[in-house]
Amino acid sequence: MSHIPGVRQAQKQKTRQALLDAALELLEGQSLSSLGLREVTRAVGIAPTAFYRHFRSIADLGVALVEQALGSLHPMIRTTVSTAGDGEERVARALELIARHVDAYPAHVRFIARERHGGVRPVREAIHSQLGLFTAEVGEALAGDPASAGWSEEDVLMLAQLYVDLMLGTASLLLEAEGPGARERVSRTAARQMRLIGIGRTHWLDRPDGSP
Amino acid sequence: MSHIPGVRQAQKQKTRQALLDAALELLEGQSLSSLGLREVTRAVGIAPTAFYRHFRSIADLGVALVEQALGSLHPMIRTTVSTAGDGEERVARALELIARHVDAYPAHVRFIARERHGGVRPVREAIHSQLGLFTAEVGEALAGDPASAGWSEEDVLMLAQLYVDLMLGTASLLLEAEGPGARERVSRTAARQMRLIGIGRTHWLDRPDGSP
DNA sequence: CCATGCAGTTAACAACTGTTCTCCGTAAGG
DNA sequence: CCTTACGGAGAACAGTTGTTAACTGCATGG
Repeated sequence: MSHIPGVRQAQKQKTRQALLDAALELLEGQSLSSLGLREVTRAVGIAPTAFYRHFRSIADLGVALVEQALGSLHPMIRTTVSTAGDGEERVARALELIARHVDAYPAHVRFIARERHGGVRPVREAIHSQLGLFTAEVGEALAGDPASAGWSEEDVLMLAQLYVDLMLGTASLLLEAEGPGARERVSRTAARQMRLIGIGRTHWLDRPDGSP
Repeated sequence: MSHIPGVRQAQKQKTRQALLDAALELLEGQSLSSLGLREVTRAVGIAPTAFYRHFRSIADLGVALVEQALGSLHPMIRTTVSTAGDGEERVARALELIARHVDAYPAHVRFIARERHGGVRPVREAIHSQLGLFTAEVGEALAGDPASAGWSEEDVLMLAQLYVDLMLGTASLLLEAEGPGARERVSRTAARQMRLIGIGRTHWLDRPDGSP
């Protein structure tokens, strides 16, 4: 419990981060449930048993990776939605932010998309939980918009979920997009989808009856 | 090449199906990339080497599973969309069909959701390909609707993709929904999301300019 | 300055993996 | 009826895996 980091603790977190980084890289070609403890330590260059000084298991490491990966997604999503209402330019700017994030942290995006429905329960739950927080945050941002006047909280959240899912799906598609024009094609459709949802949003309260 | 099945070929396809079934069951708690060849044969009760009489590798088996799983999803999605336009009842009926499918083939739904972004490339590609066919099919169904008059083919496909993704996401959420009221909550939000998209659809051409 | 704590090592374990080669029984086809 | 083709069994292979235990060196805190 030393307030000043100390050489010791610094080194520990250094190799801990090395383990996380190595795991993330190894996960490009496989799923977490097939990632081996020895595989990771070998990539880092430490003895297999040293792994236990940092994580109890691979699933444990996975949960840590979730926090790290979604920590980087956090500001992105917030910025995206704070600018994304209806206007053309807003949609375009949001999509550019997503693309930029995919370029900056491709492994993070891949990890989240892959393990969101992956085979390791605690990791799945961690992602679901964090994504729920994001949805709530996006919901707050949407609620602040005048276009959300008269909306129930439940409806705001369902809209937020729609946006979050679309953003994640688009990010994943951008990640796998290869070949000339592929990225542009993905962006075009994503832009239209966002626009269509925005249109549905503006007319949500138009219907004869309220919103049952 | 015997026209009549024959006892031999029948038995072969029987164990082949047993392998597929066993794999699907084992995949409830892990991802395909961690599924072992011996694990599957052990579950079926045959020698490990017999596996090669049916599949070249686990990835190969995975591709076969994709066709089987999406073969069962096929009629569901078609029926769903052919009934899902705008009306309240149509949305409700579509959701009921989805829920029914999740109950009937939970392992199939889990497999597709998990391996869609999973760690085995050929399987990912097979799913993406099949899902693309579905999207096209849904697009055709949508194009037949009078509400799609004046829509470009590209826009119809982007709407179809939106619907397909929403259906898959909802199915996955239903699968993991546990506890009283969880399923109902998932269904409620999914219904509203479908409704909102439907609203966006009806007002898609309302905007001042055409659709760039 | 010295004793303690702890990141990391080494060795060893039983169990498991994918794959090859050889063999067996039997349905299929002439 | 007799040969062939083939689904499956068996044994063996070289590697790999997670986890244990006891050990070492060194920064840390008193």
